[in-house]
Parts: sequence; C-alpha cells; structure tokens
Amino acid sequence: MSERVERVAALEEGPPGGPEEDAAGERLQALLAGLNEPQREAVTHGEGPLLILAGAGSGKTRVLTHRIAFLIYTGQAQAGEILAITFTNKAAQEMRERVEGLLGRATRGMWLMTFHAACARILRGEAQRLGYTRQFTIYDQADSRRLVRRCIEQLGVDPKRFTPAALNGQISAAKNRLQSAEDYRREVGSPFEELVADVYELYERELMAMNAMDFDDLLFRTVNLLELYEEARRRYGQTFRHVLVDEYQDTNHAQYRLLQLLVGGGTAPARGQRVQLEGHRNLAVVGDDSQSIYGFRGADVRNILDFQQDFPDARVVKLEQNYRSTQTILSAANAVIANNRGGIAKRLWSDLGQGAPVHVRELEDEHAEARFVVGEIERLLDEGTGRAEIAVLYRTNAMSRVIEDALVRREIAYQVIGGTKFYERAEIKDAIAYLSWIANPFDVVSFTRIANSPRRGLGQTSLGRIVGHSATVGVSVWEAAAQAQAIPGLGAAAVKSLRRFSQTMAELAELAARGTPVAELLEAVLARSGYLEALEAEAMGGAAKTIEAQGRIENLEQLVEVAREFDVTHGEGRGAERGMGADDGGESAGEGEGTLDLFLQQLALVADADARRDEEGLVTLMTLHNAKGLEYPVVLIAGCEDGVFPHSRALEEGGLEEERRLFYVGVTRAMRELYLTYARRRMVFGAPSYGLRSRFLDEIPAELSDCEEELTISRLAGEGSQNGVPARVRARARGHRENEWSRAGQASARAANELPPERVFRMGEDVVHAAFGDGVVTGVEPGGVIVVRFAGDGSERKLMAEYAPVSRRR
DNA sequence: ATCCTGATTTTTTTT
DNA sequence: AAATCAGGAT
Repeated sequence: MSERVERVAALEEGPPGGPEEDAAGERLQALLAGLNEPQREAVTHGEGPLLILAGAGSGKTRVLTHRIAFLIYTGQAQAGEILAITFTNKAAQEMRERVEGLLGRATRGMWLMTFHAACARILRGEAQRLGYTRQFTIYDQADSRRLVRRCIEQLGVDPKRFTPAALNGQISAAKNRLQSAEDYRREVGSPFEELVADVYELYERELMAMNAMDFDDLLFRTVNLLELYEEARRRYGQTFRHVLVDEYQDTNHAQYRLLQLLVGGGTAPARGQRVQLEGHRNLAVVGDDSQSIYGFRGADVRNILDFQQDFPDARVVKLEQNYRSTQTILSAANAVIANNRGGIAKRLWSDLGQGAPVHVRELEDEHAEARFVVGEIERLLDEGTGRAEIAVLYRTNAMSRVIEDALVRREIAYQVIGGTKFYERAEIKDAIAYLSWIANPFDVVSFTRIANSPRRGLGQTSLGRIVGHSATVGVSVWEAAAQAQAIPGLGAAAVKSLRRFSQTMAELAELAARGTPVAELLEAVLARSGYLEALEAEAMGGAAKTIEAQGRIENLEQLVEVAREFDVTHGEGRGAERGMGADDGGESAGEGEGTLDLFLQQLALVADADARRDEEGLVTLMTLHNAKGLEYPVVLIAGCEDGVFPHSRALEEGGLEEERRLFYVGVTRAMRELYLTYARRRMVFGAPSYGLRSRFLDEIPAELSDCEEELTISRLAGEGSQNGVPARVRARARGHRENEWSRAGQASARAANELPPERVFRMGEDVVHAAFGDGVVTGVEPGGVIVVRFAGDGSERKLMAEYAPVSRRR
C-alpha cells in the first residue's frame, strides 16, 4: 500500500513520463481543478480517518464524488472496494451518476447506497448464519406496528393504555442502541419498562418465526453478524478498503458501531463489547452538526462531535465557503443557529453578494398564507423563474393540503414529496404482500393482509385459527393453509374458501419458481387472485367510490410498470447480483430464484425522497426534513409559528435546539430568495388555534428582513440587539391580539422550558394523584394539560401538570 | 362475516 | 378535517 501512496504523490506532482501518464496527469488535474483549498485537501487525503466538516452549501457532494473518483483514478481503490453511504437512494443514484461522469465509465461493483440497503444486501448473503433464509421479509413501520399490536393483545394488555406506536417506539429505540430484548430485560427499572420487555421479547420471537426483520433489524442483525463471525468481519472489512459516509451527523449508534466493525478502530468498544477491532481505518465521514435533525429516530450528534476522540489521528477538514446562498440568507441562518449552545464553531461565508432581504409575512390564516405563497410563486414564474426552481417547505405533512388546493386553483404544476406515500397505499401494500408471501411462506403479516383481500369470507376468527394451527403444529402458514381441512374449528365454508385460495397461491408460487419475470408474476397475481376483478367491479358500480377504485387500478398499473423496469435492469438471470465476490457463495441454484427477493427488498427500502423528480417543471412541496441536502433558488417556508415550528411537541420534550437546526436547514436550502410566512390563526384538528410568530423569526436580525413594522419596533427597542430580550418584546408587541388560546400556547412553551422536570409528564408514565390514586398518563396536551386515566374507577381526567397534586409513581 | 355509523383520535419529523 | 376504530345491526 505504500507504493500506492507513492503513486498518488507522483501523480499529484504531475510527473514526467510516457504519453499515457501525461494524459492521466491531465485527467487528474481536471479532477482537482475548480476545487478550493480545503476541498482539495479532503479529496486527495490518502489513507486513514478523515473528518470533513461541511457547512451547508459548501460543496460536500462535490467533495465526496471527486474523492471517490480520485481514489479509483489513482489506483488507491477499485470500484468494488468502495462503500459509500448516502442518506437516500436518490442521493446514491445521483452520486453514482456524477462519479461516472467524472470517471467517464461505469462504476460497476461500487457499493453506493443507504445504510439499510447495504445491510439488506449483506444479510441476503449471510442470513442463514443468523437463522433466517435469504428470502426474509422486511417489515416497514406500519407492518411492525401491526405486529406489536398483535403481541400486546397476545399478552392481554389493554392496547388503550399502551399504544402499539409507543411500545414500538421503545423497541425501535432499544434496537438503535443495540440493546437486545435480553439486554433490555436486564435493565428494566419501572413497570412500564417491564411491559416493554415482555412485548419486545414476544415481538422478537414472532419476527424470527416469520423469517422477517424490521428496519432496525437490518442494522442490528448486521452488527450481530460482524460481531459474531470474525471471518465475515474480516471479509467485509477487507473488501471495503475505503468507506465514505455522507450526513454523518445523522447516524445512530447501530450505524456507528457498524462502521467501527467494518473499518476497525475507533475508541474502546461501547457498552462492554468483547470484539477486538482491527482494520484499515480508511473511513471518511462528511457532515455538519448544525444540521442534525433526526434525533427522534435515534441519530446521535455525538458521533460526529466525538469523531476526533474515536480517531485521534484523524485529518480534519472544514469547508466554510458557501457556494449556494446570498450573504443575507447565510447571515440569517448563522444568527439563528448561534442561539444553540455547543457545536463545532464555523463561520460560513459567501461571495455571492448580499442579494434580496429575507421576506417575512404575517397572514390572517392558513388560507391567506397559501394564497400569498401561491401568489408570490405566480409572480416569480412571470418574471421567468422556472417552476423547478421553487420549493415550499413546511413542518408537518398535514400542512401541504391547503397549499396544494391553492396551487391547483391557480393551475400550477407541482409535486409533493412524502405524505401519503405511494408504497403505503393499501392496494400497493396488498399487491406486495401477495409477492412477499410467495417468497416467504412464513410471512404471517402478509398472509393475514391478503387472505381476505379481496373478500373471501375469511374473517378474523378464521385467520386466527389458521395462524394458531400453524404455530401449534410448527409449520409455516403456507403449509397450514394448504391443509385447510386439518385445521380444527374451521367452518365448512371457510375450509372451502381457504382451499381455493391456497390452490391459487400454489399455482402462482409455481410460476415464481419457474423464474417468471416479476412484472409478469405480478400481473398473474392480480388477475388470478381476483384482486383486480374486485376493484374493477367497484369501479364500474355507479357510486362515488368509482373514482377511488379507478385510481387504485391505476396505482397497480404503475406498480407493474415499476416491476417491468426492474426486470429490464435485473433480467437475464445473473446480472442482478453484481458486486463483491463475498456473497456469491450464498447464491443458490441459478433458476432465476432470488430475483423476486431482490425486487421485494428494493421496494421495502424506497424512501419518499426517492420519488423526487427534477427538471420537469414542477414546484416542489415537502417537509423540512425531506429537504435535507437539496437546494432551490427560491424557498418558501410556511407555518413559522411557535407551536407549529418549533413544533409544540418538540418544545414539550426539550427538543428546541433540534427544531432550530431544522430551521437552519430550511433557511440554507435557499439560494436567492427566502420567504418565511406565518398565520395568526390556523385550524388544528378541526379547531382554531392562535399562535405567535415563531421565535426563530425573532432571532433573525431585523436589518436582514423586509418587514418594515419590524424595523421600527426594533429601533424603539434598541439598535443592534436582535437577540435576547428586545426580540421577545417585539414578539409580544406583535402578538397583542392574543386571547385565551395563545396564552395556552405560551403556557405549553413554558411547560417545557421552565417547569422543573418532576412537573413534566410524558405519555405512558405511571403517576399517583393525592385524591384519585394511581393512574397512567394517556395524553399530553398543549397548555401544560395532561390526561390521566385512573386505575380506581377507570375515569380519565385532564389535569394542569403545573398545579395538580400528581407525582411520578415508582 | 360484513357493513354501517358514531366516537375517538390524529400532526411532528422517516430510513 | 380526515382517518381509524368499536360496537351493533344485518
């Protein structure tokens, strides 16, 4: 490897030599041309750990792609020796295209994908070692929540008291901490955690029996695999000679551990790990602690903050020149983020000039806000701005509807990212469930989903008997279903119906085993199962449902189209499984088996962001989270009100700083023009709510925005002190229309920030009340109100957390 | 088993 | 305002 380094050095010097070396030298110069000094340093860094602190818009994608190209180009790595992790599949795909553009050839064999996709791929080859087959099913969040619900019911716990969502969240958090059910059990400290442990254990057993994994398992099991098998660890560690990770600030503990296992090194292993880590330590991470916005799903900023402790010899490169935004936008972003404590100091600057002021507007209600946003978009379009250059961002998906309505009314073409997702629609999930059950006969969740869809007269009771029978006899649901008459307690009609269903499925499985292309198989499924027929019957029927059914049919046609595309790229037998030699061993006989599995796994891992389309003349609507990593000449952020953004629930849970980072992310998406709007009145849950303008708006220096009233009051309050007290004074001055509601809003903000911790209650906590006795918190409402259900008489009461005589029970 | 209706809940954010 | 759920009627 030292000769490699020499070669790099030689190339950098632009050595004398034969004609092809000259050409190579030129190529290399071209690769490095146009990079600023720190960018170049990051790109040309050789072996060993590398931390790239990349401020918003500082060209980190450029650095990553150029670095990959550089590594390949200088012979430091083959394409197949690179593992590059991105946040979305879309980002991976874009990055691959750019690398190929730089190299002028295909990047066959390079692992350029998300953590989850990489893990799924590894596990497909190694699943047997962990007791799974390679056809294991991946459950999305909805699936796993359903399973949790079943577990809760099986344990005889009231799902009212503890919602599947809450328990699922606990389990997911544990998995992200790499805490197994047994680990969790060992550390329980409350009755609630006791319950979580029970559910967690059962949930794991069920998943295992169904040959299924949830999202978190993909990471967790891969870590298990690498910890358990030194051979696998070595093999993957050596295969991926260079590992690059984008958006490192949003990695969770499992992902962190995975990286350590792959590249070796880091500090002493976390939580008593026994594995001796060794490896090449060629890990390059890119991120920005100011843009860490996924704490709620287990991301841990400390991963990036502590990188230099993990790798004391790491080279650190800071990218501080912003190539995206005007100085005004940057100054606004910097001023807001300065209100967070800690973090890595950086000073972002731009030479793109001051540009326009930030446009801040107050509107009457959300409809007026939507009209303003759309009106402004129309004006910009008239001025020659392209639709694809405009993005509208908001805090929650629910907020898109009003804006969509306004856009439709003005006939402006748009796309919504996220929200009601294509792959979460019932008909799509049904169709996929059919395929899943064919691929994985143990997949009970899929079976129960499709058995009575379309209606076959197999209701809850019958399904329960079938599943119960399969569990007692110890065979897959598939086999159980095939032996309909052997299932005790099943009525004659049910037996007959199940027989027919099972027969159809057997035929379809036969088709699949013969290596039928996925699109063809899917069409056969939809036709023979009677699914399409039922929908068509509904679409023909005269009622209002017609349109809906028609839409569903169209969605299914789209899915078939997706499958057809998959067949084209992965068709012709083998082509699919390229990449490292390591997983070839696991590939079973070559009858085209495995294609269906691959298709299903790809589907399971598609994200909303992957659906984004560029350059098609569409205005883009999405949540601030989905906007991560993107940029638009014009950005409009709607709903800048306290309680909406920052979100009230984040305030309650002490997540203000993460909200502020989210705001920072939103602001820094804008290149030229930035609009921040808020409404005095907004319908929430069908009831009006009145909020104050977002505190983040007050953190923007007045001279950067164009709100005139703002300037006047700010001058009155004292020149130059935009932060701190005067800012709040301004907010009060503007919000003097406040009534009951806004005061309630303030109280809730206070609840999080100023109440002592023993006065802050969360869902599911056990409490005791001086008069009513023991109870459990079943709701947390704005205004510092908590809802408690009391064990004594089963009644539910609303209490003021601040004043009521309640305390935590232990 | 299925359908209808009224009640309850939902809104953070997502791989 | 919309979606999901529970309970009861058919």
